Amino acid sequence: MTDAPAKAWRIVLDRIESDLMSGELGPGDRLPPERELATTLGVGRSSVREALRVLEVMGLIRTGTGSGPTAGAIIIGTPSGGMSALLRLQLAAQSFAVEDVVQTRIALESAVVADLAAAESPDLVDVQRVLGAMDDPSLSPAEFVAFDAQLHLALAEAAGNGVTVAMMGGLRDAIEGYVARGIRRIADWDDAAARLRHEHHRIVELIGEGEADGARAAVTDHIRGYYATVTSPTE
Amino acid sequence: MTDAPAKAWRIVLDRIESDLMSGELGPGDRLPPERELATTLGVGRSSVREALRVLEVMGLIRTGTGSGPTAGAIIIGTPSGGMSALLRLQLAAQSFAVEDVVQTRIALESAVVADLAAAESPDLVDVQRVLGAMDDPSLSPAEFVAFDAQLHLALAEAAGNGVTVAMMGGLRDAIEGYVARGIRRIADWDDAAARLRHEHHRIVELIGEGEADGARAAVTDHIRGYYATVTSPTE
DNA sequence: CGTTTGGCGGTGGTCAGACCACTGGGTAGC
DNA sequence: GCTACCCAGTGGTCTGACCACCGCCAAACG
Repeated sequence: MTDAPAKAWRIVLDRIESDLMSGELGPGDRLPPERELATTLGVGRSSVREALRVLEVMGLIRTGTGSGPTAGAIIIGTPSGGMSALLRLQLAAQSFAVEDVVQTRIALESAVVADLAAAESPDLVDVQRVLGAMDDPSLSPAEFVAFDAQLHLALAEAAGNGVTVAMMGGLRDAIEGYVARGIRRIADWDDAAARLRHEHHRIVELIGEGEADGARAAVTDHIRGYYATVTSPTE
Repeated sequence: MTDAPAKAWRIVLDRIESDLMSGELGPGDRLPPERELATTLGVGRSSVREALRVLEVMGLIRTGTGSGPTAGAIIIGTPSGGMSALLRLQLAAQSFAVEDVVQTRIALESAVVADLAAAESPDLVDVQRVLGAMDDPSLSPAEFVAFDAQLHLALAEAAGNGVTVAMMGGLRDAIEGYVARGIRRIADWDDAAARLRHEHHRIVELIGEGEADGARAAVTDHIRGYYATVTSPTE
């Protein structure tokens, strides 16, 4: 009763996880070929593949055909993809509400900017670069939105927290569909873009001044207003 | 170049995701049998299984053998499991640092208690229940830690944000190993437990008083102190 | 007539084998 | 020395088979 028969694919998954934790496997390392893993662990190749598929979707490995250094399953560390897929699917399965996603994004991002404002000398080079690029008035809505995503991600990266970066990226990707749909319904795009630009500059300004609480409030209003704009048909 | 050959398992995954988003599939529904999905989508059964495996690990479906209502692949919504697995694996692959996980937990949880404090009349029944249960001085360290997890999760649930609940649960699960290892090294457990109890009561008290900023600060100190305790050999 | 029991069909779980597509490197030919 | 070709290794996929499990129903039994 207590001892589950241990699904074959879980054996593989557990083995790889423990190898990762013990340091046997690390970033950049190559996993053994599927056929070898199968015989080593005493399972079929299909079971190995099911486990590898999970790792691939979660962003832990990258698989490549052929031979040479780029072939095989290689340990990588791209959590954003997996996080995005997970959140997107759960959103699709109605486990998550869009409102909750937005609210969580606010929680994370307000913490990010508060941390940045409290930091001695945050590295805002990338942030400034994207901020400048967004001032180009000839940007199409789609381009603007893409830069917007870059800007918010750059802020998270400046804070130096990989977990937050992955989560924020995933949250944003998950509701990308909603945003894209809403953008097309905005009557006066130039006006909306101008306001967003102004808010971005203001947030970065507050970070530079060390106004943690002010930056937190500004980001909260910014994100809330952003989604209010793209989800309401009437600008 | 632009048109990837579309891996067979991705066809299945995409199809299920779009069916979820279109409402064709919803929570509680049963997926078609693997063999049927395979013929319908024109792929092999192995490819279908790889896609289903991903969904299962991500907490989207539950598979059962046999016949009847409990058999087959059924859409469920248990994001915690998938979130936990994702974070745990990424942590094992050294994509994430423990410090970042803790910091993100602080960001989310401080937002949770701030929201609760700002709420008109938060439903803290579960929180109070767990809080009371933790006052039992005969609890073993393991039991205490388990209740602690329940308490923090109850706070997140009281805030009513499913995304935050899942993320907090996942973050905590991901570093459960570290905590369990650290607990055993605490010299004066009773003293540490007493302090944690006091901090818990204080946080809930601040929420009741509507002291959002105070609760935020208290939670931050609490979590930071918690991990400082379990990660340092000398109490 | 009620109860028990046995088989049957459908489902996931797993494996073995085969074949294809792709890649890199080595080798034969120029 | 250079080029073109072939080969071995790898993932990607399909097929077919078998097993374990479970609910349902009919046949056998009391």
